[in-house]
Amino acid sequence: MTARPHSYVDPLDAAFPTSSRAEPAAEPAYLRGLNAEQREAVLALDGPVLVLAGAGTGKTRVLTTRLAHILATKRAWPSQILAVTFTNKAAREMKERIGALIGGTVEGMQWLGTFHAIGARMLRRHAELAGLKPNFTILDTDDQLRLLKQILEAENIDEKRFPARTLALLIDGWKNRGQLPPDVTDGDAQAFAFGKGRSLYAMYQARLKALNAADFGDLLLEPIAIMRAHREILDDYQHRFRYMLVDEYQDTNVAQYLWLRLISGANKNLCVVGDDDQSIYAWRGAEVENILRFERDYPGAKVIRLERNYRSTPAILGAASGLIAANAGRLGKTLWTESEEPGEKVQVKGFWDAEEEARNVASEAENLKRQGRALSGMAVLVRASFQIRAFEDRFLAIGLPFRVVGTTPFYNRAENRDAIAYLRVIAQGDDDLAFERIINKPKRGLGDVAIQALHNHARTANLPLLMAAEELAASEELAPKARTALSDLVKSFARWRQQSMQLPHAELAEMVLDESGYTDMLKADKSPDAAGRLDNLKELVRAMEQYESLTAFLEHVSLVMDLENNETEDKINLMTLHGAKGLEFDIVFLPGWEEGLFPSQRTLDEKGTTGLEEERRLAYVGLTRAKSRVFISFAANRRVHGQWQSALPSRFIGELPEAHIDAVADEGFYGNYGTFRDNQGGFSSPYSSPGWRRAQEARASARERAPIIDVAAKVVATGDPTAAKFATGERVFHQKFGYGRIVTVEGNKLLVNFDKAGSKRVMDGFVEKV
DNA sequence: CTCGGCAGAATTTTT
DNA sequence: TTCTGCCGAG
Repeated sequence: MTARPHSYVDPLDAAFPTSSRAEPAAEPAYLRGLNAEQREAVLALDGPVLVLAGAGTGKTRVLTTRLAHILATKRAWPSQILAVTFTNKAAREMKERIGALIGGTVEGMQWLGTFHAIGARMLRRHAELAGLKPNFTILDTDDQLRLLKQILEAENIDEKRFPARTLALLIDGWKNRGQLPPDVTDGDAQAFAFGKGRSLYAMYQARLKALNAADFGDLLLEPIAIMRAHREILDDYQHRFRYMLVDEYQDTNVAQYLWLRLISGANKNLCVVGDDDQSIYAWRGAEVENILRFERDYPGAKVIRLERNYRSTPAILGAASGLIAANAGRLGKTLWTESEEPGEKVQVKGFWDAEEEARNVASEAENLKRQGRALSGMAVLVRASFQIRAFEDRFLAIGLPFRVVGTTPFYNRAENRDAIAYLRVIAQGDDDLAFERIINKPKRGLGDVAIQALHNHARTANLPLLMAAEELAASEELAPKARTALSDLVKSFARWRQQSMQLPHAELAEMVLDESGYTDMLKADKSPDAAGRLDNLKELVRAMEQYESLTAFLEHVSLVMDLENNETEDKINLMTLHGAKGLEFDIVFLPGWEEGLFPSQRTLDEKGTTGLEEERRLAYVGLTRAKSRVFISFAANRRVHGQWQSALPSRFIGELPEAHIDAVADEGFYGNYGTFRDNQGGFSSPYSSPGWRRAQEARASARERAPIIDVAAKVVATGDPTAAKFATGERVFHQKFGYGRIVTVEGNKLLVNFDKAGSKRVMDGFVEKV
């Protein structure tokens, strides 16, 4: 490597090396410091490339450098590069880092973004071909649900028996698999409301078009359909993109796969990057298969493995590798590090309950902070979001600054969603769902009766609600009070729409909130959180200023669902394991490693071994987030739905290699940790300390006095693969739901149509044959 | 039409 | 335990 002093390197020269430079063979600065594999991954521009990048192996660096290299060597213009990520965070980071590499910001990378953002962009360009207008609304889950409820109601389907939620999940699944209504199999359609699944799906799609709206799935599905139906559009995209790059390839679902296959058809300069060991989204349709079969799909693909880890200590790496080794069917990578120092062992500690666990994490964090570690370099990573609360409470109590990442997204707060609904109606008058949301918010005397009349009129006249409202307000149909209220509202919207042409959108928003009475409503609200809501709205208006137009803002809202808060304050991070993927921290706390919680009982029940392996990968992701220290903990007792439950330490603890962990007994804790380890045939030596033995004895005698539900036994029972005791069509009895007939059997999970209670998902353990 | 009380259900993970 | 949707009274 050239040892050119830093002072010589002008970033621009480095990015665009010129022949006049003294060293013709000199490499651009951005290649420096890359190892051989990383360099290969950056330089292999032609043809398909699969980069298997283990955790902490400098994946992002390789990705960004590769893009910078393409740009710097002028192989393609920014607009000719397709770069897809899964999260907005990743997209943002990529943009920033490319800019940093080649100096200055990169303009014109319009096709760098999430699958959904790019899909939305494509769909807006060809909206008419999908029966939409270019200004279509992107619906979120909430809107989706309300729409489905309306459809179910119109179809006279009992929402109690067949919840809209279930249908939403089904439709989501179909969309993830790239299926439009005609593609849905009879079997799948059967799963909802006596085989009406398919036609309900079709109605839903029709309603979306009528509302000029698309849901998340459509952002991919519609472009696929368009490209398939219009050769010239497909050609255009295939030729447009000289280079294609996909991050987190292991997380792609069938629809995304099809989309990519179409676009990459002619030009095979496709580079995908991923790690099968970090595939944690199978539950929402991701197919690890996609990465496993890449070489088959793209013959002659170059496979590059990044295995040298730059992040974690050998101890952490050892623990993580040992754990993930329990998974079968991996592409197989061995992470290694050059670090000489083994680093501190991974600490494993048991507690009496979740509160004690939280207290301990908090005081440990405080200690480390006192030792000079930054709080912002620490993270508490949990399996399920409900676990976060205990930590929040504790951190608040002792005044430890923290930040909750990823939960209750800013735009999801009711007041913000209301404000956005007003803006949506202004931007897109056909947006009935938004209009309905705020028609009587604040209260303006438009109740069920008025809304029903409005719906009727809209249906018979075949008009969007807002236009129907205008007509209805002009007629004699409504009671005078409601009539004036409706007429006022319609006039307000007309006025606001006028204003939206001239006024900056942030000002418009302020005006709308004031004139609609929304702010007054909150001001009059005496509940303690009303003030906070007003603050949120202020924040919202402030956030809007960053966007060019109202439309740009709304697009951002629907795709991102959160504010970009580049907070720099020193706070400990609190988030789910899923949310932590792709991040790194100095110190990581992994609480709640208990059977039933992690691995999650539900995943185990639904997906069996496959699910267990995904949970294990999640644990692997958690461990590999840490640079220097990991603290794993479990609680013997935890309150779930207000009910106390006891649990055993997670089997994952037993799978951690002994050499890399340090098990700490805690006074007063009497879990049967050691017993569990012995059952697994694991070691027990670290637990033969007097503390542990005492703990176990206490546990044993406690059990004699008052037997505690043995979770391990339950796990064994439900984990039995031969447990397919039920068949479709059989009559069963359930303690709570009564008699019913089995609709589908998935592992030990049954979908049963109960005579009285309707269709429910139940575990086979809770029903008996009649 | 609105508000209050009550019963019943709910809990992974997210673009 | 907490939230949601439904029902009846004012």
